[in-house]
Amino acid sequence: MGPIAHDHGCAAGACWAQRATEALGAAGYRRGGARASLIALLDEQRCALSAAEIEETLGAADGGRPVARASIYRILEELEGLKLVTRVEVGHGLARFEAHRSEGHHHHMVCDACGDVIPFEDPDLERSIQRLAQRLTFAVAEHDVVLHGSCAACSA
Amino acid sequence: MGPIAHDHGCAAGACWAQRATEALGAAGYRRGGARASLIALLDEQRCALSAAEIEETLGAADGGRPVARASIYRILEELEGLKLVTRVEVGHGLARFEAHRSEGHHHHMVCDACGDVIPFEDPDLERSIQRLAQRLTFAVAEHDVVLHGSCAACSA
DNA sequence: GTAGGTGCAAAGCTTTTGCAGCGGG
DNA sequence: CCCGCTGCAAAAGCTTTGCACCTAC
Repeated sequence: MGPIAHDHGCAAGACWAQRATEALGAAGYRRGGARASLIALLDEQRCALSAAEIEETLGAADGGRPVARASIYRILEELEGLKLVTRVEVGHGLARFEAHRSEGHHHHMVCDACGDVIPFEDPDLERSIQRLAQRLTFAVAEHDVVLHGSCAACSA
Repeated sequence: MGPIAHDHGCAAGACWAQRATEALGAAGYRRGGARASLIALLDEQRCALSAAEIEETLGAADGGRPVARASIYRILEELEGLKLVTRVEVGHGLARFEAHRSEGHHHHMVCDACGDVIPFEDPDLERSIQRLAQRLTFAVAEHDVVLHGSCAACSA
């Protein structure tokens, strides 16, 4: 295990962006430019982005188009409701969002020194959580694991 | 495992409140009424409180005294820095705080329907995280596990 | 043409910061 | 008597909401 090398395995129609677009259509949403840009951006990310980063990146016009902050939050909320996007709370009132792909489920390490967010995956940990969930009377829909500490660079 | 029955095992001087007070003294802090009230309140809780809940409860004068919100946050920040208090991010910009006791380390389930927070502990999960931490180049100082879903009452 | 999507601006929320006064040591 | 702790009030930050306009269908 260790940091993920996701590499965006988007082979012909299997990519998350397409699934997301279809799911939105099925749910009765119309297509809109802002939404399409946001989905395209999320699809090409390897890890979670904050709302501010999304706004910034889309404004920089590298394949996207400027999208208002309000729209970003609204679209993310819709996507989260459809389980197409995962919200990651990284602390101090900051949330990050990322595409929820079927493969490559992972969690995050947050460097409290530089603020960097690093993804990792650990099947052993997932098994522990699943075993746990079965024993609970609580119905677990999502689970979030966040490791806080300092990254290799900041520890040096 | 399952929900914790912590029961506040505060036998003669072994309780968290005393450790906290001593640690503060050793760190060069003076004693203040607000801080003492806050520590006393945290000590008798079974699970994490939000800043608003703390302010409310202390204001209700059941053993405490009114403490300003600013003081609550400042004191919690000090305690967190001394690793006497753990901050739990439960989502949507809300943080909760609880006494960090040596025994009874646990995590939280958050009911997204009613907002209730329920503690649980799972040695198996802890082992997974510890094994994981050893394999990483990232220096893990804290870990947070939050299960989202709906509690028994809300699922019914 | 109509229902929904988007942008702009303003409000809401928790949390943080500044400053003056009280209180512990 | 001094330094730090407290409270009050204002500011900061992220997120949400209201409203008017535009667009997909």
